[in-house]
Amino acid sequence: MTVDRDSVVERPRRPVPEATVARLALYLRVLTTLLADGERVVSSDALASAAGVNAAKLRKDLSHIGSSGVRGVGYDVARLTGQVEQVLGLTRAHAVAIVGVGNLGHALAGYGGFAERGFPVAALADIDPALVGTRLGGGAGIEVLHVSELARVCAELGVTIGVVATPAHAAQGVCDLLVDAGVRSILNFAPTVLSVPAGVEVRKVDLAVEMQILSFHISRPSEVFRR
Amino acid sequence: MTVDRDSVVERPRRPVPEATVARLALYLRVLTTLLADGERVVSSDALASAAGVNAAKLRKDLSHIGSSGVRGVGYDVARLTGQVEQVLGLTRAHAVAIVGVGNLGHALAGYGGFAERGFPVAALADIDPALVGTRLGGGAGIEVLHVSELARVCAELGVTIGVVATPAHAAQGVCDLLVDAGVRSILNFAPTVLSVPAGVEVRKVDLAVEMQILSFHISRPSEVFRR
DNA sequence: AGCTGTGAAGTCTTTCACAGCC
DNA sequence: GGCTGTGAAAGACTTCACAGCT
Repeated sequence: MTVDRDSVVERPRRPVPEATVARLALYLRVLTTLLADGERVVSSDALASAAGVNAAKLRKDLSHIGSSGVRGVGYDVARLTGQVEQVLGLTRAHAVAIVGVGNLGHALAGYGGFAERGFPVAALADIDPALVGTRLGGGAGIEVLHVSELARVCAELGVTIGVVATPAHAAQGVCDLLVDAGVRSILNFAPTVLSVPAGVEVRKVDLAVEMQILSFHISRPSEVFRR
Repeated sequence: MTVDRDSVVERPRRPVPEATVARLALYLRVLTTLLADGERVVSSDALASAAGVNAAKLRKDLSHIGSSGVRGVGYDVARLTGQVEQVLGLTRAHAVAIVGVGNLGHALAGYGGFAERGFPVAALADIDPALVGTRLGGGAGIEVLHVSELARVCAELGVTIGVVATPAHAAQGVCDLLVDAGVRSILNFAPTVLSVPAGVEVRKVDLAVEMQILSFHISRPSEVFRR
């Protein structure tokens, strides 16, 4: 978690476009690798191609966060990393609660990638009595709580992100619990639309939808000739 | 898998916009529920709000696939379902191969939602000798093959969609294998950019990226007042 | 010479608003 | 009266192309 110590706190004057935010996360991934490899500067061209986007777009994206590359040289990797982290709000950790410890929830709990990137899994919950009380997750192992304890636990542990990994029919109920518990960001894996009050952000990941989009492209033979 | 038998084969004259395709999958989910509930017609308003989008957008989307609702009434649920399935290429099943049977791959293999929606998991593969030969997946159980068998198996079983659920460092190699095996659609869960030849479609699901986007919104207090 | 930052142009997407049909 | 289908307007995003700094 690199923080640029002497940056003049860059609060984004103009709002950062949604599409840009999504790509910043991508750039960050590449930047982290570069940093680990000891690279000190990187050009928009190099960074863009590593992230799989076009260079003009990358520069425009960075301009939205008040970037400061050096003409004729490129971007300071460490500095840019810090800036992106700053904008994405990654200078602090965000405790995560995963609700639904079935197939998917189980896998997510065991996925090291979260903690590693600043999203420690602080709580697990399910409604199945057979699961409540068991311990999951590599290493320490976190106890699975009953969903009725969500409100208390989220407050206690300062959970800011809730992950809904329940079957569709249970998702809205769980979502409501999380919202009541003060969680204002939700990642939804259940194949259903969640309704939430204003001010709560929901992102969804629907595997079947992704598959169907792929399916569409399979049945478009002309695809090869477009783009 | 409902197919509208007497539809005048609706090949999309004008190309269907990418953004529309993604939402069609969403509408389909709702339509399936409506159908199961025995609803016969649905208005754009009702369908749109169930899918969490605005009604004008829904109508525009449907217009791209040559929709045919009835003014003053709405859409015939069965007919529309058939049309959407047709456009998404869901009138046939798409065999899926999952490569990487770690945490996530394991969960995906066990996730019933795929087969249920026309994407039977036909093959599982991994490079770890400890996993190769084991059987996974509810019911029948599919044997985990060694990745070296991918090409043969994909051809034999007619796999059209490959799922990459390996660690980042192995992803490109696996992707290349899949492409060589003739797979032209790939769903990538590894946090890395895959490069593929033209004509191959890649969709990515990056959980850390989703989290970071949520993180961004958490640190935007003004968020409540926008939109 | 090399590479960034950015107006301006172009493209894609959403939203509006209403004519047209039931 | 109710609801679809769609031009036209507005908005968001991408790409171009080049001035300007090092």
